[in-house]
Amino acid sequence: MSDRCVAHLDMDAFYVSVELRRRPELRGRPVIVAGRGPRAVVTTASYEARRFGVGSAMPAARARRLCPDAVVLEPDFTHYRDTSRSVMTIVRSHLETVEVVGLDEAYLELTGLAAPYAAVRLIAREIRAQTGLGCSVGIGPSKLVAKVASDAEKPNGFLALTREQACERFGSSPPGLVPGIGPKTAERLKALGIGTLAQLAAMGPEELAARFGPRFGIELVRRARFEDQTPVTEVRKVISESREVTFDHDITELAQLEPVLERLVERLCDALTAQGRQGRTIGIKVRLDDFSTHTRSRTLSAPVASVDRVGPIALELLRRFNAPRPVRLLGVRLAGLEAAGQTAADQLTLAF
DNA sequence: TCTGGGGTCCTATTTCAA
DNA sequence: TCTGTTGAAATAGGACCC
Repeated sequence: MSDRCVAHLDMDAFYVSVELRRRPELRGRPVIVAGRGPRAVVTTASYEARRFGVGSAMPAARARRLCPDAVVLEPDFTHYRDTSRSVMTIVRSHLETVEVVGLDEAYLELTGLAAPYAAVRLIAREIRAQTGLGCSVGIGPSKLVAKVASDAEKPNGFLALTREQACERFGSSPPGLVPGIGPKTAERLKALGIGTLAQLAAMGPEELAARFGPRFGIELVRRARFEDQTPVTEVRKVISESREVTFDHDITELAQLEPVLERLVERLCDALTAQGRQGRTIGIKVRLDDFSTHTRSRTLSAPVASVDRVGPIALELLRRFNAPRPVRLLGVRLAGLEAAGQTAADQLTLAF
């Protein structure tokens, strides 16, 4: 346990890099992968585009303003998923325990390997040779150190750090550098006069527990000290699935919302049925024009996945919510998922 | 300048039965 | 029988991540 060694492998500008394989003439130019509509956001920007200040999750309209010469490509997630599978297959062919996160990242358990660095270099080389895609690697005694290390020198980075080296190297960085500390938490910390990881690491857990709650307060200080014991876990089982849309223009009429919800229910139920899965909790999500988000849900005694069962309940939840303002996003969700034909009670029974 | 889509986890409050 | 306590589930909201 004391010689834990973990790598974080992070594909460089993944979606853009995948696109450049089939559009090599665009290499060297600023390229942005973003949706089409007026409310689209940037999913990935090439490093050339990032020099103009373009970044992920930025409204596409703003990205175009910052970088008018950028080539904007529509995302092709089916292709990205296929490519991701090829990459992860290569990784898995070398290692026992791989935790895939999203399409472009993975944690690699290296504990016990005789030459862990060489192993990861080999994997990175093989990914490049077989797919033409570059990646960055961070190595450390925990997922946390590995993750921050992989981010530090991309693209094409390779950085191994001990916990102490991570503390030293990132001590003057803002707390938001660490995963789990987002904009809201960073803002609250700043209001307390905490602007660096070193400052946060020096705090007594009790002081922060008073502000952030006992669990999160302690967790914040631990992360700032790069203390992390979470295991690399092979499988993350899916516990919910959803479909949602943001409208190009807000919708005020319930009569216009209902058919959209029916379509979303169809898409969700089709996918779930194809996977042979069902869920007990049906939920809707409504985002209003003031960006407030509201959810309503109902849990049934037995799991369902058919349009006939899910549709009417989703519609009823929507009607009862009775949106008080124009709606910008509508979604439907099924949670408490399990394989069809196997109820929770069955699983319990089978266990004994 | 307004803020996607698909997820996970945490927290507070409500509800209901033992 | 009435009342109070406790705990698990359900519900809603929010932060965060890729």
